Amino acid sequence: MPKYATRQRAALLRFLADHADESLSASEIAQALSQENISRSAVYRNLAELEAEGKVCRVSQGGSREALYRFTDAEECRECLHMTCVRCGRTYHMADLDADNLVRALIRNEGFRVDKASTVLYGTCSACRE
Amino acid sequence: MPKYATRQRAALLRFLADHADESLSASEIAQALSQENISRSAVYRNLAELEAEGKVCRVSQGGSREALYRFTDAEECRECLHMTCVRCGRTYHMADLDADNLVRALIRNEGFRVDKASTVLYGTCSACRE
DNA sequence: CTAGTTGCAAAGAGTTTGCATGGCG
DNA sequence: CGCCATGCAAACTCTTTGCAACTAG
Repeated sequence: MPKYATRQRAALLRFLADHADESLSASEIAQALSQENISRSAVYRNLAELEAEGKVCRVSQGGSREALYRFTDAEECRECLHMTCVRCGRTYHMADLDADNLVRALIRNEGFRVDKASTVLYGTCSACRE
Repeated sequence: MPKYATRQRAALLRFLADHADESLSASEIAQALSQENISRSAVYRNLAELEAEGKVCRVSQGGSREALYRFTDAEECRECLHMTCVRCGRTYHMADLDADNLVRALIRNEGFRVDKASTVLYGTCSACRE
């Protein structure tokens, strides 16, 4: 969708890729990129485009009113379910087997077809429970 | 937590109970209750209190920047997982068996402990798929 | 009476947008 | 060069808050 490759867009993509398993707020991203003289509006506009392209997914954590953005490798993430640790904020990919079992059980027992792309499970990861 | 039983709070609770399986925005609620001469701030303040009491849960649907509120019967909902249909907006309770299977599979295979209270699965319900 | 609640309007946070300038191709 | 993208600041939306008036107990 973007017609020009700009410095701002490249920096944003690099930054997101460097934090691939984290969910970041627009302010966090904007602040980090402001050191490279990138404006808040460029951040918002590029995030919106990346979201439309499916390269970034926007989630809204529980109580906060600001959106969080997470880099999603389009191919890898398209068909898997995500789990986010509420303590460390990291997002993990559910193993295909577990995801398939879940989806199948729900469609069979509850008649509910889970949409993997828009679902995120919250809880605590093993690293944070020791 | 509330010390006084006010007309505003009663009307809000009644309205929420009448729409128990729907997720409503503060504006929708405020607009409905404005016919009974209830102010926006009373709506917000009472919603916040109900949320703290666990009688209402606040979710933030994907793209929108406004919070949605859903009535949750504290006892019934405390220990079950929810599924929300992205077409009709209704929220369903997952059968305990399915929920337990899911939680057990994830803790065993992924080392991830799902928090039922903060997780909502998105997808389409059987009624909306015909 | 006394303190919790309300209503209003103003303040805040987060996000979007109009418009002139700058940079990619 | 032409057009897209940027930067700035102002506009917008949603939510919170200060304060005086009101009302439940």
